[in-house]
Amino acid sequence: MRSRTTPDTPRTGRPRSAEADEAILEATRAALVELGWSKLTMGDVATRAGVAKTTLYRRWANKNELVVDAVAVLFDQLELPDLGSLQADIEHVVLQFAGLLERPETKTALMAVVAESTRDAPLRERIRASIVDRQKRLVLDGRRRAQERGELPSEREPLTADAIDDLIFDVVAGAVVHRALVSAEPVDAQWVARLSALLVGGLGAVAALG
Amino acid sequence: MRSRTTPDTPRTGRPRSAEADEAILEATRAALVELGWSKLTMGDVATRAGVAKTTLYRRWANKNELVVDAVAVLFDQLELPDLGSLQADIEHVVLQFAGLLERPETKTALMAVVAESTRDAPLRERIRASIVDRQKRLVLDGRRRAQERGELPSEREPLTADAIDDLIFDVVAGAVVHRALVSAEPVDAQWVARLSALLVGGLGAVAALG
Amino acid sequence: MRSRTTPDTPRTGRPRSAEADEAILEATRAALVELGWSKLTMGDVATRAGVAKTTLYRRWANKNELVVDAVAVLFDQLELPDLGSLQADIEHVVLQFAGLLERPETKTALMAVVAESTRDAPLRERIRASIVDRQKRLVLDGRRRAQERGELPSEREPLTADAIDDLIFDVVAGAVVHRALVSAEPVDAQWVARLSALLVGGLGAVAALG
Amino acid sequence: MRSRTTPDTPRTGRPRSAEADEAILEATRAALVELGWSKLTMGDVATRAGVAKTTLYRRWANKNELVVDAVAVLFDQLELPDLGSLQADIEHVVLQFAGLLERPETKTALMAVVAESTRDAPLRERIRASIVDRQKRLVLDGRRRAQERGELPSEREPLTADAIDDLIFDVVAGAVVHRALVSAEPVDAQWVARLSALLVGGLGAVAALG
DNA sequence: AGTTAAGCGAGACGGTACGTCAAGTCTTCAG
DNA sequence: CTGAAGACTTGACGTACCGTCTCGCTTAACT
Repeated sequence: MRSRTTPDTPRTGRPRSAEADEAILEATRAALVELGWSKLTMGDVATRAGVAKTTLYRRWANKNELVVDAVAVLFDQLELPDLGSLQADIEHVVLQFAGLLERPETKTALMAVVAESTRDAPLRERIRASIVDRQKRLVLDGRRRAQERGELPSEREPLTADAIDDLIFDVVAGAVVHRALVSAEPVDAQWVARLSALLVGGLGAVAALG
Repeated sequence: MRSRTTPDTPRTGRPRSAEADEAILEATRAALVELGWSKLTMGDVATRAGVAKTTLYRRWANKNELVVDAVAVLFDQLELPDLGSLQADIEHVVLQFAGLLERPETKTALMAVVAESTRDAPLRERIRASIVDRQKRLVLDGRRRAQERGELPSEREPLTADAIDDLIFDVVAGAVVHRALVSAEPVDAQWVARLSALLVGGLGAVAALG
Repeated sequence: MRSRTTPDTPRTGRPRSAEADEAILEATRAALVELGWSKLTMGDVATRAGVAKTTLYRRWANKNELVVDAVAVLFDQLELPDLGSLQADIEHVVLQFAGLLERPETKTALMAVVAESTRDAPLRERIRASIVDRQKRLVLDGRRRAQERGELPSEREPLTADAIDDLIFDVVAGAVVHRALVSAEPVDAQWVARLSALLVGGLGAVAALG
Repeated sequence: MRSRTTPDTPRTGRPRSAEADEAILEATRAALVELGWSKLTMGDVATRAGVAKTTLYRRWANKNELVVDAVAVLFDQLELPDLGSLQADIEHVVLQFAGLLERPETKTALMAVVAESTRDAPLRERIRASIVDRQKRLVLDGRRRAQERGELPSEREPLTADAIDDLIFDVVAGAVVHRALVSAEPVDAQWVARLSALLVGGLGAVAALG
């Protein structure tokens, strides 16, 4: 996750302030909480961070890239402790993810930058690198553990395994986001239990397809 | 789906032009295709529709409400023909939905208005009424047919049935959106087959929870 | 003196506010007094005039054109009452002109726009039309009266007469401006008397050149 | 003409580069020619001179002081060769001065810095010291020679003589500048002949005032 | 048939934010 | 301490849209 343009030869001249970087990202998150994505302005973020607007633009090309970086770090807090069963592991991570999506800074920002990314390839790539791909580890870890426990068969072909991992990732992330943001209904224990049951119950059928 | 502010007393004076309405929505879709949501401007839509800006604002309060109405009608084209099995029905509707999300006007608009709706309750309500709730019919019809065919047990409690319908809706819609817009991977036949297998295979486990 | 772009067909649409025009010019003069030309900003003028910046730019292309219009009207106040002799007439108008140049709004603005006009042909033309050419009337009137009084011979050729009028204009205006702004010395009665004497005394020699 | 801040104790450390000084002034003149005063930037001058911005600011407080120094040296090129008569001497120097004002670097710079000086006393003083007062020598020399030739009486009081010198200076410089920059008409031989005739013819009348 | 109230196109209006640019200062490293 | 490099704060720039308003004109429904 390279958050800014890294100069190739930053030999001479006054170096960029490292404090400014963190102050800006923190100010961005604060502005997202108070104003939401669409009312967040670069000038306001600069003021909050105690920094000039030009300093923002020296580091990030536009609002969306800044917001992605500001929010990305939050997603790295997701963890997958070993709770003893696949179903429990899934429920835990889904609840964690739902908690993250309830935070106003993620709720307002995530969909907005994804929407923008449909027309902005560099942004799409940045989202993928900074957020999406980094969280696939959760699926990989969960599957590996389930195989070690014997809950899932382990002799599958690597290509198929990857495809199923991707499917699970899209289903879990998509379902939670849709529930939370589109349907605007709570992601409570009962809903999580049903989703987990669906996944655990259906995985066998998927694997059987080959 | 009330597409505009309906005046309470439309008694006297010149009536609103019905042609203008459709021209505006069509112009909005065209602008979405060419410019995307974030670069679409009200002035541009008005010009494309051959209409004054005033005329737009007399009918829609702002850009988001207009975009929701312009896009909503596209979602009504989704159908669920009886293909003989639950798995086939699901695969069919998922492919149709994916096709819809690949259209540039929906791709750019859907996530954007949902993002805005996280901070705008009336907009959230309009999205729900114009788009989301209207498509739940697909899940209801599919489930009813599967029960008629005997693929699913029919004696479930109504409340649980509703909850499972909602779950399926969020999983299907969420997964497809996430695959198409976030992961930015193609929703092809193989992926659809795996998703359908997961659902059909998992439904039993979910129903067993009661 | 066309103070703004006059649309050829201002048939439709909301008409421009006439009050805004005068408020802006008045605000410009006030800003010149307080801040001088180089620290005058378009935003500040707009604020003082209680008008949006866009309204300024809709009427004037840039700061210099605005300043020329704001100042031009002041030069129209110069008059040439008949005081009975050429020398007295000259002294009177020179003192009036010096008084005008002592006003802070003219002092700071006149040289600045002339400086800019060396690189901006449209501005040069506007200055000529709005300020310079309009004041040549003073020279014409003064000469005509002197001829009527018999102080100057009247049978000169028109072309030569024009050339001498121009010379007198440049000498009087140039000398006063140079004294006031470059030498920064007072234009007092004694200096004016000497300048007038120089002119009246020298005019015969110039006319003799043919 | 002290062109820069002279450090009182230039004892220790690396000495300032003398070459840099001339490179900067030359770069300033080049920038004036290409861009004019208002578009000349300190950063651009520094780049042209192959020097850091810091180096500029260590020597000149701001853009205007730099420009005055860059241009002042050009005015020192004016000379007053003895051509045998007052009229000829005046015509010669006026043509020289007009030639100087036609150069793009002086044309754009002179009026601009004078305009700025109306609100900036130190700048006014610098202009006076570097440019204005230095050229009064031309008037003094011309007058002295005319007296030696017997074209002008020599027994005048010193104070009156000074005042007349100043008047002539303002009239000549002012008239030429006004003709060249405000009226934007050529300073050709005929115009110069008329101006000279006016002066020579009028001087007697002025001297008669006492 | 005439009145009348709303619709309509046009475009000016007060705002807010944009992204850029230059001024002049500060910080680092190299000599 | 000088000097090059370049990051920094500040503040204005001129533009683009927003959503509102004010015109003069048009149009159908109700007298």
